[in-house]
Amino acid sequence: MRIGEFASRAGVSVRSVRYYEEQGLLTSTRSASGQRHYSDDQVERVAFIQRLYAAGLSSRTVADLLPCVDAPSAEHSDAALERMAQERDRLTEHIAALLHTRDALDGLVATARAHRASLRQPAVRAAAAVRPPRAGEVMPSAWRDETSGIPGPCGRL
Amino acid sequence: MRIGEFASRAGVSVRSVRYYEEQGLLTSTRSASGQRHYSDDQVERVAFIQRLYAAGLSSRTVADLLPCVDAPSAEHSDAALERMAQERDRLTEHIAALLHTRDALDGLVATARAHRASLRQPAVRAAAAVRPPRAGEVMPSAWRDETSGIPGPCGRL
DNA sequence: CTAAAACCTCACATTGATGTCAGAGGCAAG
DNA sequence: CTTGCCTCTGACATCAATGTGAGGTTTTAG
Repeated sequence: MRIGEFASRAGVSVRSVRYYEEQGLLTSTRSASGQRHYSDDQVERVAFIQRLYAAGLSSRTVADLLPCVDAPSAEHSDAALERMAQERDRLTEHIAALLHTRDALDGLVATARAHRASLRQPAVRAAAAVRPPRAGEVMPSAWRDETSGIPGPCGRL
Repeated sequence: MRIGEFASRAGVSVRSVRYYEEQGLLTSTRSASGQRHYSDDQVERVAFIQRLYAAGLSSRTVADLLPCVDAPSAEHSDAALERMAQERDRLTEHIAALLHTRDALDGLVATARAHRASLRQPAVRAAAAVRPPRAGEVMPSAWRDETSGIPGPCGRL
C-alpha cells in the first residue's frame, strides 16, 4: 500500500511516516518512480514506535533498540541488553512519579468536592496529606497577595 | 531569598523560575530595585509544578488549576472540578499505557537474555506475546531486507 | 571605593515531533 | 489527453520549556 493509506491505517500523519523513515525507525520499498510502499506488518511497527514515544523514549533511543527487536542476533551483546533494562527502569521510575502525582490530583479533587459541601478547610492541606513520604511538608499558602498583575482566579476554565 | 538561591534550592534554573512567573504559576515580591524575592513556601510550589509538568500538563493547564489549589473558594465551580477530574483520568490512562509498554520492554529483555542462552527464537514473538489483550497480533518480521541505506545493527549503542 | 557576582529585561537560539507550503512528477478515470 | 488526487523533496513554521547572550543595574565582599 502507498503512504497515504498506510498512514491513515496506522493512525499517524503522512509527514510522521516519512519522519520515522528519516530517523531509521521504518523502511519502505520504493516503486520505480520513487513512491514508498508498505506492508501490513509495518502498521504494527508504527504502533510499537508510538508506544515507545509515549513512554518517553526519543527517536534516537528507539532507533538504537528497534533493530535488536527485529533481528535477535549475537551482536546485541551486553550494551543493548543493558540499554533496554535501563530504559525499563527509567520507565518504572516515571510511572511511580505519575502515580504519585495522580494521588495528589485525587486529593485535590476530593478536597474540592468536600469544599463544595461548604467546609472551609484549605485544599492545600489535603493535597499535601496525600503526597508521599516526606514529612513535615506544607504546601505554599502564599500567592494570595496579588502583587503582580497575574490573572488569578479560577473563572477562566 | 533572591532568585539564585531560590532556583538552586528548588532544583531548577533561574531562567525557569522567571518563566514560571511569566506563565502565572509563581509570584514574587519585588525589592525597591526590582529584584525578586521568594519565601520557603514557594520552593514546594515549584516542586509541585514540576510534578504536574512531568504528568504531561502544560503550563497553561497548570495555570488554570493552581489558583484553585491555593484558594479554595466557591468560584471553582463545576468547571474547575471537572477539569481536575479530567486530567486525573487522562493521567490514569497514560499510566496504563506506560505499564503496558513496560511489559513489552520486559518481554524484550527477557527474550534477549534467553537468546544469549543460545536459543534461536525471534525476540519479536516474545514481545508480542507479552503485549496485552489484542489477539492474533503479530509483530513485524520485516525490516530484514535492508533496501534503503539506513544504519542497521545494534552495534552503535 | 572597587571589582566580582548576582540580578534585571529583552530577545534570539535550541530541541523533537510534526504541520504546512511550494514546485514537480506519478497514476487512474473520464 | 486532461483533470484530479496522490506522492516526491526540501524547506520553513510551530509549540513549550529552556538555554544563552547582550547591555545595564544592584548587591556583596575585599
